[in-house]
Amino acid sequence: MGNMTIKDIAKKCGVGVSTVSRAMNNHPDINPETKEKILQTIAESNYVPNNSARNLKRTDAKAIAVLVKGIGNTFFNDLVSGLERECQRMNYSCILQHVEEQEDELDIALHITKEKKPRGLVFLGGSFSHPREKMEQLEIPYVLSTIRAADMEEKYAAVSVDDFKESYKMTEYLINLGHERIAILTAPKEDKSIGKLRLLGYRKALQDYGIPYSEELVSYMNAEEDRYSFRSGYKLTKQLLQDTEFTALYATSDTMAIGACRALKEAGISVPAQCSVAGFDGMDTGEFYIPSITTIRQPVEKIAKATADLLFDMIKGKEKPHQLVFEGELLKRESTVPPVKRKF
Amino acid sequence: MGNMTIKDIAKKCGVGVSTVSRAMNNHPDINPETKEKILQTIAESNYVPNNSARNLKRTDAKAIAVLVKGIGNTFFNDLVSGLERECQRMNYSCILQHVEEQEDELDIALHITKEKKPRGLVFLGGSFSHPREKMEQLEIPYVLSTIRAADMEEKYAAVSVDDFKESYKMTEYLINLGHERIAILTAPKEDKSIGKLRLLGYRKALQDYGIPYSEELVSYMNAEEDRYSFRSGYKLTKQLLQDTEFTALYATSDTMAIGACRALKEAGISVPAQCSVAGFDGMDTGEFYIPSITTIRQPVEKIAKATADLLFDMIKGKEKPHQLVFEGELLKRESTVPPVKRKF
DNA sequence: TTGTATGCGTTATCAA
DNA sequence: TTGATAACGCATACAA
Repeated sequence: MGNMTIKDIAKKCGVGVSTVSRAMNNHPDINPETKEKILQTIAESNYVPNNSARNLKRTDAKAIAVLVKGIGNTFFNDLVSGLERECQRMNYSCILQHVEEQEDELDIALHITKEKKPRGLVFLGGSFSHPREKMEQLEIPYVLSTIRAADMEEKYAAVSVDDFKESYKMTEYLINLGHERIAILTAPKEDKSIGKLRLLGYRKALQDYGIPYSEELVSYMNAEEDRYSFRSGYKLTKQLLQDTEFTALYATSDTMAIGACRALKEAGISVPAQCSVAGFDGMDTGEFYIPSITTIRQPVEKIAKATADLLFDMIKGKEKPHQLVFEGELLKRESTVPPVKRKF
Repeated sequence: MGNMTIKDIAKKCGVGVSTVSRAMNNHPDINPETKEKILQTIAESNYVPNNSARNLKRTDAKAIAVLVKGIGNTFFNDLVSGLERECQRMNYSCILQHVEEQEDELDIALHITKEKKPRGLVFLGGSFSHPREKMEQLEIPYVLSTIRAADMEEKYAAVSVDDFKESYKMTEYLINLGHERIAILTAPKEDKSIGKLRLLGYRKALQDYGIPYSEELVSYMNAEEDRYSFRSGYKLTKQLLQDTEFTALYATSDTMAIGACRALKEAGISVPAQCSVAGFDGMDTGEFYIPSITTIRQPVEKIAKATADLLFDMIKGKEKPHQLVFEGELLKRESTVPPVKRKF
């Protein structure tokens, strides 16, 4: 039987449709026996309630939407998987929507909110610098995951590591290894999000250790291109090598670090012997790479779970928006060693 | 204004709701001027039609569902992105659903079909060996993407490379380099899908070139684990190294190839000097890896687009299910060289 | 070319 | 504890 409806079930059980609805939705005011019988019948009939009808009636959909900006960074894939799993656990649908680099994630969010009526939103990636008034048009709960704007409104819900601190940690580690000329691959100049924070962490560490900050060691991604990708890491390093010298290179993502390694290799520079390379994120690929990539591991599973939990709690009204910060872990691996002293 | 409906627009324009509906849905029987005016008003009011109501009325949702089995293989991510993009182009929603290794993708498909009423389905990954009768319960069009069962029903729609042929190509290439002891990392023994086909291609090539097939060179993935992942490549190679010797290793995915490289490295075997390594898929990560990984490039974008096109055509009734085969490309890269003659 | 009225499958309100 | 019935927002058959 192709298209059973709630009516068919009702008829089959000799009850009214509202009783069937109650049975399905765990309403309290129903006779346990009736309920049992109805659920039984439903199971046997392999009837599945029509989602659209439910959502129409409910005026919202039992779903959350996840907006992902930037696909070159495979880091998000793990997060998305985690979020999707949490949704399944909560019996929510997960609407996935990619946002192109040049698109405005907030516009898309606004649109999807009206169209699909999800109960909540997760923003992944992108630099999040929207005017407050525009953000307020978003009338449903949302969580920024692994995003944190430099000047972020405190009232936004967000889950992430402390990018400034973690980046400081990494830079400090490189400095303590003895590096002084540390190049960095970072987000476009305009970035106000994690890219900026990581750059600031880098600068602060240099400053604290009395190492002059030099613009020529900073390579900014191209705003139009896919950010944090293998290719951008490769290209930025190529450019860098033409202009300057350094004993360590800090790429602000693992994928970029691997791209960087190839550029170094093509320039005849061996990693880590002649140049140390560090990444950020802690992805599998960096663990298996040779040399394995020193990195800051973000606790992806925890972040995914916390993001989902926070969002669901906000949807239930059990929580107000607030910010959760997880500790990153500095993974010292093969790609970083003390510098060979060279003269410049 | 938070919740505009079609009525509000109708009122605003001084027309009936059906006229508004016609304007939105490109119906022919409408005065171009009226239509223009209505669309104008809609744009100004930032009204977005309620999807659930539409879908309810239509009895199906303007959506396709994509079922992805196996998340360790990042190859699928690119495919999913491509599919999602095509959906956006066609103004379809894309429902993404991950399927765990031990779950039955067909059961999930059957369920989602009833619940969300998508107009079509895409299956990614998984070995597809379901009884014909059960498949026939699926009453909407579906396409198997980058899957092909060894004994697949001809009437299934499928888009992929010819895994047998491509695998043959790769093995032949390794043989022509001079390798005779070629280990292979392959799907679990029970697999009846691309894993089996790739293994068969390998066997056939060996046979054609008079090289004896040896079970000890075949390392089967664990059925419970995440397939085609870095980790499985790593583990399988570790095991292999304990049991036997070989001059080339053919991993049936790029991710596994990279995992294998690490296991070889830990065993003190350098790639490619002492052991060649080849992959399959043609992912970015293999291009940037050092040494870059020889592989069979699957034309992901083309496959994604063809999958979507075929599915949409089937939905429109313009096409019957059929199978599309794309040519893979053997990318000869740094990870494979002629063998150093050793004695065994 | 247009408007009115009906129904899609649910959930929620109300009266029984 | 139940059942009839009215929405939910839209698309469409039918009448105008």
